[in-house]
Amino acid sequence: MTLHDEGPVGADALDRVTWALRRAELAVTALKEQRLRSLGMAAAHYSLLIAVHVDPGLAGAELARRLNVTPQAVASLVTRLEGRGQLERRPHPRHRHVQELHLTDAGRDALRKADSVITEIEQQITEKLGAKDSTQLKALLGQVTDAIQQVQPAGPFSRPVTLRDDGTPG
Amino acid sequence: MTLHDEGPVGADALDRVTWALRRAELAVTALKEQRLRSLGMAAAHYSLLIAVHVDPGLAGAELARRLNVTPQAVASLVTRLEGRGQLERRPHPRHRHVQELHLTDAGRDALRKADSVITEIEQQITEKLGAKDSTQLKALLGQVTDAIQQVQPAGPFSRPVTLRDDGTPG
DNA sequence: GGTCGACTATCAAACGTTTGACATGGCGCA
DNA sequence: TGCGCCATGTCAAACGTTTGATAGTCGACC
Repeated sequence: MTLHDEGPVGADALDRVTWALRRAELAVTALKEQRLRSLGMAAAHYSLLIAVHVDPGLAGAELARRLNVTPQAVASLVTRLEGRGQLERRPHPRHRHVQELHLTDAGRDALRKADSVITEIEQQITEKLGAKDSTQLKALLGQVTDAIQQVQPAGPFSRPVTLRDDGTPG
Repeated sequence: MTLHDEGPVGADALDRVTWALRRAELAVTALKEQRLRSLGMAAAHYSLLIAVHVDPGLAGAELARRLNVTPQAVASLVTRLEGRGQLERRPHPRHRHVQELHLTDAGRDALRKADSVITEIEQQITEKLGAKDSTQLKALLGQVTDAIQQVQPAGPFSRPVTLRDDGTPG
């Protein structure tokens, strides 16, 4: 936009906020996945369980929007977790075609164990940063999210996108 | 670890650093994908191209490590980008079985356009935060990454993990 | 100089996800 | 009351990725 085109492309690429953001998120996700693995749970399962825990009776489509995945992916996960006896599908009282999602006791138990693992990671980070910096980091990250969603009204683009070989949208 | 087990699980889940981190990264990635889409390029392609641009002659396996994906995924992307004439495979001077990756002129051109889009997003963020906070955000994110890698020596777990239905590692 | 070890690249198969399309059911409006 | 509209959920297919296994090649050590 200004005069950054002068230098070689990507000269400052390694020193960008979005890169630091990506690397941090990648590292955290990888560690979560590793720790959760010993409990026989994937990060996606944890995300789904805790979302249902926070808002019991959630519908699959709504859940998909919150997790930024397609309803199909949610259905897949739900079927799996239901098979494990951790999640339960109940008919919606008003909308017959909709089904509510609820945690079973086994699901709550699994979530409790998984959450302690996640909490432990969270604590390792906050201890390293200190209370003050942790709070500010959260605030700054919130500003980033706001700045993005200000430009992009959280519409149909919040979900992943793929491209065909020729570049046309899939 | 201390006494957080008292309250209901996940009561503070929405106020965690790692959640703020994830949401911010998700938003940024989605926006990048959206903007890059109009150029017929996916974020993964951009990441690969810029990595090759920064370190020309990179081998596929090394590239895979840097991008935190498997060599297979890199090979898939490389084949595609090579088909578009943006990337080039050259024989390695010493190691016959290894192939160097280089950008073509078309690749450099595509990268330049893509990078301007990414830079624009970066600027929108830094403008919103201000120079000072942007710098600190980068520093804090760096601390998070360090804190994680301090526990997890960047070994074979830096790559994504999947789980089978029964919970055993795939 | 020959052999062991490590690394690179590639093939085949399984998995999970997105995409596209369709049937079902509730709700607003004329 | 009847009709169109929107949302939810599910099915079939395509895509991209990881996993597992194999062959080829260089460098080091004996």
